[in-house]
Amino acid sequence: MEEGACVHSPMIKVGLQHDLYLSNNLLSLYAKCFGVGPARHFFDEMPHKDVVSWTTLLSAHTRNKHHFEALELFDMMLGSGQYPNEFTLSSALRSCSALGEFEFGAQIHACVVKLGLELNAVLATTLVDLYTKCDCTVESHKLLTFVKDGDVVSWTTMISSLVETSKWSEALQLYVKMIEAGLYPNGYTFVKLLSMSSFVGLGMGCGKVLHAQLIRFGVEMNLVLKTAIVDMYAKCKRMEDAIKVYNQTPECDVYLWTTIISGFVQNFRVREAVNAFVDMGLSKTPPNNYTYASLLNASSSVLSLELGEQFHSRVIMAGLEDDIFVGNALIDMYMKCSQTTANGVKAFRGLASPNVVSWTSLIAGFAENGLEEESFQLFGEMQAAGVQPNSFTLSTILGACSKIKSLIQTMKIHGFIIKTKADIDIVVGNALVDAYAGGGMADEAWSVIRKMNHRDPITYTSLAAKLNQRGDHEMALKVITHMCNDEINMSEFSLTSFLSAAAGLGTMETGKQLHCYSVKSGFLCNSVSNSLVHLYSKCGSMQDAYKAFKDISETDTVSWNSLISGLASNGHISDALSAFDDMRLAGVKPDSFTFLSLIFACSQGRLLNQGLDYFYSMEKTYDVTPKLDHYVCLIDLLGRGGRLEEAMGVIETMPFIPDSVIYKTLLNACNLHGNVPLGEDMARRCLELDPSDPAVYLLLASLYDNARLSDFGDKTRKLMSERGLRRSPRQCWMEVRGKIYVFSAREKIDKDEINEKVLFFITEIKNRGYPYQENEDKLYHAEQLALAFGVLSVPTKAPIRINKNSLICSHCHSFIMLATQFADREIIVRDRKRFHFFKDGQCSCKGHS
DNA sequence: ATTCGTGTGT
Repeated sequence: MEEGACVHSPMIKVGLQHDLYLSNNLLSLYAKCFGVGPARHFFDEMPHKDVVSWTTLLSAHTRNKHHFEALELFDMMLGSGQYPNEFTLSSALRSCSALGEFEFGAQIHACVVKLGLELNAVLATTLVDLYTKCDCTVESHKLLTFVKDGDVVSWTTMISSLVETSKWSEALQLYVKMIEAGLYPNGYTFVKLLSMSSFVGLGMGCGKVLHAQLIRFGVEMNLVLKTAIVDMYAKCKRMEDAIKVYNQTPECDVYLWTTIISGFVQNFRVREAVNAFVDMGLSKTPPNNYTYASLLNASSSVLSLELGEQFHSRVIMAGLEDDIFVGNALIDMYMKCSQTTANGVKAFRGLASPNVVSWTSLIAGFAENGLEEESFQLFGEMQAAGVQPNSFTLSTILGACSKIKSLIQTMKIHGFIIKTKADIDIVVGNALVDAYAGGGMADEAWSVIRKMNHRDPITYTSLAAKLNQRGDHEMALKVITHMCNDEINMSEFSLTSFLSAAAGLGTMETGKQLHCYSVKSGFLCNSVSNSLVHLYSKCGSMQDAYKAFKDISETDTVSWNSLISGLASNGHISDALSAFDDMRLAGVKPDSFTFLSLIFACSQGRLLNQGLDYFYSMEKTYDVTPKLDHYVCLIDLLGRGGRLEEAMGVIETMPFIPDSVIYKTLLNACNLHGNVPLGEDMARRCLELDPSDPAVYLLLASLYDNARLSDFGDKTRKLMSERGLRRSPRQCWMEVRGKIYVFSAREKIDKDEINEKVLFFITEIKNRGYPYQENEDKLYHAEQLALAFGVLSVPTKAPIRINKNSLICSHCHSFIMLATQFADREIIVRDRKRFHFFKDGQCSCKGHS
């Protein structure tokens, strides 16, 4: 180094400074050995400068990350009349890229074109990098096709660009092409490729193959590469493999420590993350902003405010509280761990210039704390502050829309998404589908799905789940067909949703097919098994439900709840109650659903005292606070047991505002026990809350009828029709070969009349020459049925199976049910609200309103 | 004589 300085002075003395070649060499030497300052000094003293002189100084600035000065030099150079060459341009572009100076970069790009340097591999590489970093993917990918003979660096940059823009399969294709072109990928190539291997659709396989390939290619291991491999295994939930790689060499820096810590956090091993942090301190590696961000994230993942606050104090001690990454993690932590939004807001206000992540965390915090309207308002404030939402922000806001079913907000955001082309992101598309489906606009959800570039299991699963929530199980099952046509495989989550749809409809056939699929595809996890218990219960087959239950390796609260409620709703009251004892013995904690089933079971089974015991023990013994639903069950229990006044007392003293359901429940009980005054009172209260509920009028009329007050009964019915109210059409449906057939009765029909019609139907069938034999199932057309009964509206022309087991509910004789599937057992038919148990031609459903 | 690409966080 000293040598350079020695050569300098004699050279000026002998007047050789005009020798440009030597001066440029010296300038380069100065820049490399003494830094940009002295080089700049030397440069200023040069009487003659050429493109190499300018470029040497400029590239030195770029190399030393003095990007702003580098661009200033570029300006000065052009001002002095000196044309840049490819070397100058690449350095200037690199500075633009580092500064995010998109405009300036585009101008230099124009320069590149003007000078005819478009096909230069190095320049094209730098431009790809620039455009990718400036989010200008279209330009970047146009350039990808330009270069013919690039080196490893240009190929790697192109691959990086594709990875950065989430074009994973294209990145992998380019990697294969690169090898085919005879170039060997190096550490840089693998670092970038590894960073994408944890993403959806590629899975664990990809990362492991890349790890194998880099060993096979003999790529030299370094700390950066090691970090990338550790990160890959951690993100693929293979923490043990990550640790194995981590232990292969003793080298470790703050990056690797942070990767290890965040790896533990991502794998929900918070204790080990904290231990790693302690080890890091022992190894004298000071944590940086990223490390603290990971640790704060660890705190929020276990919802520990205490841990979060401890790290917050460390952050303050390290002087990192102004850092944007730490600040964002603080917002997230306080929003998730504290009861109010106040601390999160405080953390947000502490940031000098909040970025899109800060705003998104703030908005998500409000939405998660039930303050959706405020989150919409913040979304507006964010844009007013000049921060553009990203896909995280949009999916967060759409999540809030879905939660409170705000269609207006959804449509607003949809407009924004179309305008900004944010719908390219599948996460945004999925959130939009979810919001529309949640708000009841299934058609709009389908339209979004059709317009999406790609769909994944989540797209269809969330749609099916939302359709289920709204009770449209038929449409939910139709999603399966679309999903198959789209060649999207079901996940365990999809299966859970579809099984729940099948359960909702009580379709045994579809349910069984889904059951087969889940076994074959190895998705028989807890949530799927629990759904199976629910499904078979809903289909009335407790044998199958119990079989599914026994197959569950680790029964949880949901499993037991499904079993208990299945037994209870299928009339196996004592089995339901003893299942609860088994649940306690198995050490599984009951929750509010468990008690709902238990009290319901007692109410059905006329086990008044036992039901009361369950109700009063739930809070005392099991620490489960009764909700309004539990009180409704309690009123039903007391009411059916004839303790009407006591039930009324409970309604008046319970800690909830009574709703019309609870009054209706008591009204029904009054009807059973013939208590006219209390029933009238209940009906009055119901109508105050909802004057347009036909069920209330019908219950009241029935109460009058039974009390031999038919005049009042008729008056009530007349009042109902005067108010334009109609009995909601009775519907029932049956399943034939996996298809659902809905029947609805148009009007009230006499029981004897119906029995007559069944006989007539069978006679008709015989008379018309259709084959009919006793005890034999035959297929008939639905319209033949409609013809025979006259009162049925049958929405399908598909064949329906009928035999003499076709039954009519003796209690709710306003509709007809055809149950053939259970002909060999006790017969159970489902309608929209409840089950009807037929035994010897008698229906056991009581008090049908 | 002067140019290009890598890892930790929502």
